[in-house]
Amino acid sequence: MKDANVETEDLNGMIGMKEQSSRKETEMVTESCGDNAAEFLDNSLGKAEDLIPPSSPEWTDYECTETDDLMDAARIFDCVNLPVFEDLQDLGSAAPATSSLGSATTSSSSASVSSPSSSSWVSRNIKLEAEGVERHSSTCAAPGTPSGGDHDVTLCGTDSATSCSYNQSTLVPTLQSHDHNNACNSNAECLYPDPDHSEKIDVLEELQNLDLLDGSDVWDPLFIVPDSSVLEGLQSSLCSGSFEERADDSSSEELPMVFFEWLKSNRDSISPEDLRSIKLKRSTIENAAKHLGGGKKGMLHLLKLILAWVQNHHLQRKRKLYSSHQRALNEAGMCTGTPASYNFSGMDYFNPWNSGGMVQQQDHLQNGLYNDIPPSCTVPVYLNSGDPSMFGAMQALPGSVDAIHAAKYRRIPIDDVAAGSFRDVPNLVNGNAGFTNPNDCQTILQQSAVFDGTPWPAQMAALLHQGSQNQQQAYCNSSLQASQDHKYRFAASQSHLDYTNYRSPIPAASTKEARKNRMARQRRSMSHHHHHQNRQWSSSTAMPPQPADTVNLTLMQYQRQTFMQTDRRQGWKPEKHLKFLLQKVLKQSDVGNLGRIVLPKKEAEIHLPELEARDGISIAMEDIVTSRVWNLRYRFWPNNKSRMYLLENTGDFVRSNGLQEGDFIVIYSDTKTGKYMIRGVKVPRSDTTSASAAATPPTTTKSASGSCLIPDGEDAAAGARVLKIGKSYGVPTSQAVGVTFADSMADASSSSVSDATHSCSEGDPFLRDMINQFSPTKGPENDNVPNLERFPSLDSGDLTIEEILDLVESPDMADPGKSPDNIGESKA
DNA sequence: GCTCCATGCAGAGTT
DNA sequence: ACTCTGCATGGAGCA
Repeated sequence: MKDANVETEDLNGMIGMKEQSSRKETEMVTESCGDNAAEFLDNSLGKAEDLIPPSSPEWTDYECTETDDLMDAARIFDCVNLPVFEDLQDLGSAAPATSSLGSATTSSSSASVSSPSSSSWVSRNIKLEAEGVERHSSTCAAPGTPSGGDHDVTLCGTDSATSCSYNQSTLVPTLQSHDHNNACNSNAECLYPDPDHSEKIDVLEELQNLDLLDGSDVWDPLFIVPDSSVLEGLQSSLCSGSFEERADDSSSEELPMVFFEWLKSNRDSISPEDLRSIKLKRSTIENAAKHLGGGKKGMLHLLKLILAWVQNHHLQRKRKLYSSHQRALNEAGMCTGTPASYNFSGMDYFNPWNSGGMVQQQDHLQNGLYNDIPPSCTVPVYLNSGDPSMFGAMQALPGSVDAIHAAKYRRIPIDDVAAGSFRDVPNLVNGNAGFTNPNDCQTILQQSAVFDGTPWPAQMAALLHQGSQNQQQAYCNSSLQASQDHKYRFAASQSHLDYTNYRSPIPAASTKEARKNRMARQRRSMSHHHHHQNRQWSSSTAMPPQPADTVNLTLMQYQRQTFMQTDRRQGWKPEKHLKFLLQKVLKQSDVGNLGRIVLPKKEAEIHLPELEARDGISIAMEDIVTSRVWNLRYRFWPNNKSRMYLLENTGDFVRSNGLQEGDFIVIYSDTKTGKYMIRGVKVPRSDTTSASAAATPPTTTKSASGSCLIPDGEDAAAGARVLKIGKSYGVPTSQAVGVTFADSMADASSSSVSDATHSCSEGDPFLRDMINQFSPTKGPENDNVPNLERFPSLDSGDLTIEEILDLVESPDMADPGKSPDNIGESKA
C-alpha cells in the first residue's frame, strides 16, 4: 500500500504543527464549562485527549520495536504497556455499545469510529484469542457489516444471524445488527480481507493487553441510549467535572483505544496489510512522540496523526475506487449490499449526539416511513462545499481530526441520507414520528416558500417545540418525499456531530494561504450577517440547556428536505440553481395600485445590479412557479442623501399572484443562467386573519431590512395561533422568517436576511419563544456568536489535515466566546 | 444624528 | 377625474 506509507516529511510537518498546538491543549482542557453546555460538550468531546494526564516516563518503550529502521505504524502500539487480557473480561457483561465513548473520551479518532456494526476484526480476534478459538476460524460469522442498522444490538455470540462461536462473555462487545441480508455476515473473509493478517493481529492482540483498558468507559451504555436524559446527564457531567475525572481515569487507555476504535471503524476499508504497509522510521516515531509532548500523550498524538493520515490518503483512494464501483453498479441497476469497504461512519449510530450520517437503512425501515427505500443502496454523497452545516461540523468536534477526514470520504446511503434527518428530528422531541394527518403535509408544503433547500430553523424550532405530531408528520412526509425525489445533497443528521461526516470531498485550495484568504472573505461577508445573528440568537429568555447546535443544524438539513419537497410540489425544478437574493414582505403601498415595490436598500445594492441612473434598468424576472417572465423596472429614488430602491411595474405580478399585504416576494438569481427569478409567496390566511388584516392593518415590526412584517395585536396573534401549522412552518410571519434565515444560511453573503428573522422573532411572541427555545445563549449580555457562525470560513472539503489540525488546535476554536472575526483574525 | 423605509402627496400625464 | 411619477416626510431603529 504505497499510498499509506507515511512519509517522514509529512509526518514531520504534522508534528511540527502539533508541537505548536499541543501546548495550547492543556489550556483548553482547563476550560470551565461555559453557559452553553452543548458547546462545552462539543469541545470536550473533541478534546478529550487533553484530559489525559502526563504520561509516565516509562511508558515509551521502544524495546519492542523492530530493529530495522522501519516499523509498522501499527506496531507503535507494541510499545504500549499493553493490558492484561483479564482486565478486559468485564467488558463482555457491559451493555453492548458502540465506541461512542471513544468519541467522548478519545477525540480525534473517535469521530470516525463506531459504525453500529463495526465489530471489527480486531475485536473478534481478540475474542478468538481470549477463548482459545482458532484464530481465523471461518465458522465465525462476520459480526455485522455496515449495511446493518437495526438498533437491536447484540453481542456477537447472540446474533442469530450469525454463527459466531463466541459467547457473550467475550471481552469486547460486538455490535452488529440483524441484517440478514448482509452479504458478508457469514463470510469470515469479509472480515479478513487480508489472508495474511496474523501479524497485524499480533499487534491488535497486544492492544488487549493494555493493563489499563478496563473498558468501563469505552462501553459505557450511556452512549448507546438515544435518550435525551442521557445526553443531559452527559452535559451535566461535563459541566460538573465528572467527565474530566472519568477521562482522567481512562486516560491510560486512550492510545490503544484510539487505535482500537479507529480500527473498528475502518476495519472494512483498511486491511491489516494496509496498516502493515505503513512504515515509519523508528527515529521518526521517536522524534515525533517526543515533539508531540513525549510519553503517552505524544504517542497518542502521533497515533492520531497517523490514523488521520491514513484515512485521508488511503481511504480517499479507496473511496474513489468504491465510487467507481458503485457507479457501475448503479448504472447497471444494481443496488448492492453495502460493500465491506468504506465504512467510514464516523459516529455512533446509537448515540444521537454522535450518530453517523451513514445511517443504517434498517433503522429507517423500522419506523415504517421508508419502506420503499431499498436497503443497502449506497452511493457516495458529495455535499455542497458551501454547506453551512460545515460550520457546525468543525465546531461540533473541534478536536476531531479523524472525524473530519473520515467525513470527507464517507459514503452515505442516498435515501437514508435524505431520510435520516426527518427520521430523527421528531425523535429529538418525543420520539414520535408517527403521522395522523397527512393533509398537514400538503398544506405545509404548499405554503412553504421555495428556495434552494435552505434551512428553516425558526419553523423547525417551532416544530420541535410544539412537538405536534401532525407537524412532525408533515415534515417527515415532505422530507421523505424530498429524499426520494432528490436523493442527494444533504445527509441526515441527528446531531451536529453528524456534520463532521458531511464535509465535501471536493478538493479545494488547501493551503493556509487559501484558507487565509477565504477566511478574510467570509469575515467580510459575514460581518454584517454575524451581527444580526448575534442579535437573533441572543435571548433573555431563560431556557433549559439545549444542544442548540444540534437542533439548529439538524433543523437546517431537515428543512432542506422540506423545501426540496416544496420545490417539487410547486413545480420548481430542483436542477435550477437559484441563489437567494432578497425578499420583501409586501406592504400596503407595495400591493396597492401604484405598481411598485420598495426594495430593501441594502439587499438591493448588494444583490441587484448597480444603478447608475435613477431611472434604473429593466429586469426580466421569471416567475419561478409559472415561468412567466415579468419585465420589471428596477430603479431608485433619491431620498435625502440616500436612495430608495423600487421595483416598478409590479402591478400585474402582484395581481396575478394575488399578493396582499403581508405576502412577500423572493428574488433569486439563477446561478447558471444569470436570470433573475421572482416568486410571490402568499401567506395563508384564515378567514379570521384575513378579515382582521383587512379590517385593521397590522402594525409592523420594523427591521433593519424592512423585510419583515409582524402582525401585532390580538387578532393577528389569534390568527397565527389558529394557523398553528402555518405558524410553525411558514405562514405569515414565520414563513418569511424561515426563508430569510434559511436563505441566509444558504448564502452567507446574503447579508441582512437574518435581520428579518430577528425582527420577526421580536415581533412575534411565538416565534420569539421558538428562537429563544433553541438559542444557545441566554440574555443579551451573553452575546455569543451563534454556533453556526463561529467558524468563518470552514468550507467543507478544503482543509488539509494540517489545516484541520491547526484549526482544531487553535485556542480560538476552543473558546466558544470568540467571535468569528476574532477567530479569523487570529487564524489569519 | 443618521439611515432606512413606509407612505403621503403634489404635480404631471392620460383618459 | 383618474392614474402615474417622484419627492418629501416622519416614524423606527441604530450607533
